[in-house]
Amino acid sequence: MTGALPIERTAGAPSFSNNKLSVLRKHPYFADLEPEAFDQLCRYAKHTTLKRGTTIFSKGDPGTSLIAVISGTVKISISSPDGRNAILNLIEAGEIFGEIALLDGLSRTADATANTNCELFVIDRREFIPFVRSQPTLAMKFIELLCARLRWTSDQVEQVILQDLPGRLASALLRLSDKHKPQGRTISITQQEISEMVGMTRESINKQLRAWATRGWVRLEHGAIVVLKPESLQELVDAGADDGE
Amino acid sequence: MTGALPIERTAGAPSFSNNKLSVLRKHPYFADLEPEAFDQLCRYAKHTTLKRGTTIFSKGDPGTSLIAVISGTVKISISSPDGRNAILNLIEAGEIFGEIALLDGLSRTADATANTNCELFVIDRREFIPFVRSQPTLAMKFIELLCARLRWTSDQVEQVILQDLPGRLASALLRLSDKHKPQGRTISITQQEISEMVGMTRESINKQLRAWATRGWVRLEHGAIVVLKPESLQELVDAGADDGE
DNA sequence: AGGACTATGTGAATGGTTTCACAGGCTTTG
DNA sequence: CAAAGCCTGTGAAACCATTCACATAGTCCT
Repeated sequence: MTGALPIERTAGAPSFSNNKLSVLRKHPYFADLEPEAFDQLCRYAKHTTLKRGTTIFSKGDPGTSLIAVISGTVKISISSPDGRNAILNLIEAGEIFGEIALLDGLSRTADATANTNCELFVIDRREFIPFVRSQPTLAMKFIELLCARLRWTSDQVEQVILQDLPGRLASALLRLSDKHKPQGRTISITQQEISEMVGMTRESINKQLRAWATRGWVRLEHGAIVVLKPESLQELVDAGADDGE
Repeated sequence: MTGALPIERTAGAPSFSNNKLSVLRKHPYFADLEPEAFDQLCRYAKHTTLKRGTTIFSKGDPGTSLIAVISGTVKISISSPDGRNAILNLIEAGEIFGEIALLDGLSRTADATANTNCELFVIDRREFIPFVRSQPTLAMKFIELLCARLRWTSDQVEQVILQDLPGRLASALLRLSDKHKPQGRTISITQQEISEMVGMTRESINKQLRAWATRGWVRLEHGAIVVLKPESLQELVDAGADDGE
């Protein structure tokens, strides 16, 4: 894996005042950025489209770009030599990723793959860093972004180390349903994916979910989970061990 | 816990051109900061001394300060309702911590306690944020700091989710001995502390360490561990499950 | 030097998760 | 509209780490 992003379609920089960018513009990270700064940022962007399953970059690659998701979702994951793998985050439309390697110039910390077909904007490091330096507002935005990531990741460590299966699963569901608030309580994710996010097997996850389903805490659909009683799950997380029986 | 830092001794701002600051000055984060900026930064600092075990702040507290360690070490940890607790990081002399809550203005993500007697500098948020905004170089430094933290934390997630006990322990030892390079391969840490860093029980850790000790990979001392064959430990991490037998 | 405290060492029983081995149910695709 | 492929569901056996219950060994304090 050499890490070059497989670009299928690339459009020259200048004019992207089209509606594609509105997805980005609306997102908290860019919403209160001055219009000129935002336009300038877009000038560095290259547009590309990928099919589900495509590798965007791999752990260890030199990281020279920041990537924004216009549509679809991107999976950030890592894998061990013996085949197990773990999902660190799912990036949705309007969010950006790859900022760590972009900002510190070191290698990628994880793999990124297209989890669905998706459209991306790719921003190159060389042009970007001086730009950030010159825009204190943007720098502060990135500081906020990094803080948010750090909070997310610390949370993950906390859950994985301190909680047992039910606790981990519950807090994962809560974090995910928080992120998807607009879509109600339906989380579009497979049990396989959730299991890789919390670091347990699909079978164990399935059994726990099923137990909660019979209690009416969640409803299981094909490729999705609906959280019906977030309060109950929250209690379980707060209470520590014990599956809520 | 209300989160006010228990200040035993406070010195007015102006003149701290004494040798205490040289510890900070030498550290990578501040080494190539312009002298004027560094001096100005020190003007916001309050000096305090704490005894081992003192709580510096608790998870959930409003975070209004950045703290630099002049001497001693500080433990960053979290704990679950049922008493288990996990160590996220150990901050040594010359390093800073508490930057997340300082920079994003939200609450503390973890507890901080003095792991030994220690001397600290405390920098208040209100005065600090405008200062960062005005100093692009400093802002970039913080971006680098946050990136480094994120790499450390992601690494932790990776190890905890993907590796079994031997693997986790091995990579924890390697990370720690990296940090302590100057002191040779001796890591000053108790088995209790290590167990809380990798999220397993002290007993399990002890048994694994003992097994490695008889194989000559490590030497166990009172309150310390000497890594004798880092290569063997590294192999074990790379190879995935299997305790190296 | 003695007592208190913290750190280390170890075995047996328990228990939560994984592993393995299938069976159905949806969905997508040629 | 099959067939293939991914998702879900489920039980039994095996395993690894925890728990519990002590015993020993350093260190600090007075």
